[in-house]
Amino acid sequence: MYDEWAELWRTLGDPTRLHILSLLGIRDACVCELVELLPISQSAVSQHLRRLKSSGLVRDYRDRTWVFYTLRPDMPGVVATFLKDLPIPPEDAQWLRSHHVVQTCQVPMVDT
Amino acid sequence: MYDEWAELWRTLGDPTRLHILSLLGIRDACVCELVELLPISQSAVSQHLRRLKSSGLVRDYRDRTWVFYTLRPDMPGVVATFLKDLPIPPEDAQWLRSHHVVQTCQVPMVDT
DNA sequence: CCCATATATTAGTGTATCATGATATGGTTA
DNA sequence: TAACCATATCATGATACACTAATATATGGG
Repeated sequence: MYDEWAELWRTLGDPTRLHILSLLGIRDACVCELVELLPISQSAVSQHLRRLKSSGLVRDYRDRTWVFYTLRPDMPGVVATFLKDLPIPPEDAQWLRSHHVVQTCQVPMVDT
Repeated sequence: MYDEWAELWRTLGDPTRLHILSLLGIRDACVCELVELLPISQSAVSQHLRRLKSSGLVRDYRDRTWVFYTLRPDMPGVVATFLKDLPIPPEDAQWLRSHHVVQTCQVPMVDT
């Protein structure tokens, strides 16, 4: 009866995942951008994203070589309410607003 | 920055603790009553209560030989909102409403 | 196909968590 | 104080978690 809620709360119960969710509140981001902003390995970021996805909090879509993650608008209301008030490190917010993927990540070949 | 929230969510991230919180939503209960209602040992119940207490979700007070636990009205609003909608096994709700401690637990000596 | 980049997955390791049983602590009554 | 009950804590084992390093998979362009 409480298992599903418990699993959802445990997904929220990790500082790195909260950090990721707060970043996605600014804008969609691809994995390599999150890796840039978080102090952990790409592998760890990927695993956190898998967990967030399987808990129904984020969705992913592909654009060229990148996989972007985005907050799911249909997440439980109580979680959405919480995320709305979750603080974001100001430098992270600014970084996300001022950078674009192609400036940050290597890209196989972009036409000038 | 996210550590405190993460710890709080991890406290909510256990089915037994959600069960306990839903029970306390009916009325204050002492440890031996919770032990009666939950399928785990008294030791386990006590440890869950300690965690709920240290996360600021419940408070305890003593009445004769019993320690009663109660929901803290000053818990974070988002948690209170969630608990308000948390379902409760009907038989538990009825048990709590129809029983009293002295009917359930052994008591050193009760005057008739 | 071959290579480079982005992402996911696997394996291994240290730590946290949740359960139990045994024991300690504390209050109440005789 | 002694005996009893309620509760808390301790020691331990099984499982879940979060990380890293290494490897696999996918995509896009020569």
